[in-house]
Amino acid sequence: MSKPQNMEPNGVPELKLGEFLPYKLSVLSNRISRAIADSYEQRFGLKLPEWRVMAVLGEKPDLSASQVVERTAMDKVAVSRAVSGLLQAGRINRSFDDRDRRRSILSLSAEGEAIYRRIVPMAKRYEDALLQGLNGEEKRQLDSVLDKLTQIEHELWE
Amino acid sequence: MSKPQNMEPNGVPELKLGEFLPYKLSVLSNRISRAIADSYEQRFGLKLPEWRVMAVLGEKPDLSASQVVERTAMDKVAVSRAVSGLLQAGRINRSFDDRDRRRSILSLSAEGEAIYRRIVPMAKRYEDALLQGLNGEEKRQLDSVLDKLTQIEHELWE
DNA sequence: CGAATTTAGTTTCATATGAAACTGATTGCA
DNA sequence: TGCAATCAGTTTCATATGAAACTAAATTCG
Repeated sequence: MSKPQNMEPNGVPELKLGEFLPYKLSVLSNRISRAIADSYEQRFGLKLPEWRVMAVLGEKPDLSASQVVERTAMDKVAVSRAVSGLLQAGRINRSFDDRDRRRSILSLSAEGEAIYRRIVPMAKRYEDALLQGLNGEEKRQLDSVLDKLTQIEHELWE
Repeated sequence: MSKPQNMEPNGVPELKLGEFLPYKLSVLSNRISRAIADSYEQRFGLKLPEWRVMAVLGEKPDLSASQVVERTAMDKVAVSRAVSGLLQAGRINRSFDDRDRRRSILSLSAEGEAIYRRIVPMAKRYEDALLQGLNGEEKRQLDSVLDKLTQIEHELWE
């Protein structure tokens, strides 16, 4: 049994933006990202791509730039710029692989680590605040459904 | 009972980007938006903000630009630019309110309506493809959970 | 009334973003 | 070998975006 196509009086199938999944997702996600980006920016002078690079290096150090790209789905240009900003600010260290000197090896500096330690709890608090209104079951559903959608989206364009 | 804080060996609370809700949402939403934007752009020379304006006018004609802003959560600059692009291309008509001549009255032109009729089914097919892997119960959950998050996000910053 | 304020929409300007071209290093292979 | 192809990362350039300044119309209120 499939969902009936609602029609407008003029026979055009009806599309309510406010009920259109991609649209709802985009509005919600942009609002959340903007709120987060603003707070990192204000307090630490960190741009969102910079924070993402730090987050992934905090989780797993000694990645190359292209490994960061793989893990974050960020554009490589964005990673390159984030890396140079972070180097500039002394928040990460970079060395190069001896066996392949194109390959960088990135990790948080002591200063970067300190900032990371301050941001992680903020990020978690923000996430908790968002999730506060959902019960455990709903949280699990959200997670599982987002994973499924991500999976499906990926398959659609392969 | 609250979720235990997982710790890394070094005592920093752990943050896995891949399990961080705002991050997952953002990656998923950006992928979906890009895929959709590309297909509208290619086939109809429509940019995403232009399509959003058309979508809202298709749903309810004779809105002013600022009513479009209210309904879409778009920036007013984005709406202004989308409107001028659509006017240029003859896809919408604009008149001005006689009682308040600052206020525009926007609606799809015949040509715009024709494009709208072609896009709506595409949009619905895309949405259906995304949702195909979820059963009815999961779809309902997704919807309800997104609405709750939107509501909560809104309250966080009021 | 009429000056000050508010509102709708546009333009300007500074920043963000990503595709494509580029640089230098590495690898594949005739 | 050595030259073509590939790869990591950077730079360039063209476009996207949004905050703030701006224009013109409408409203407020002394």
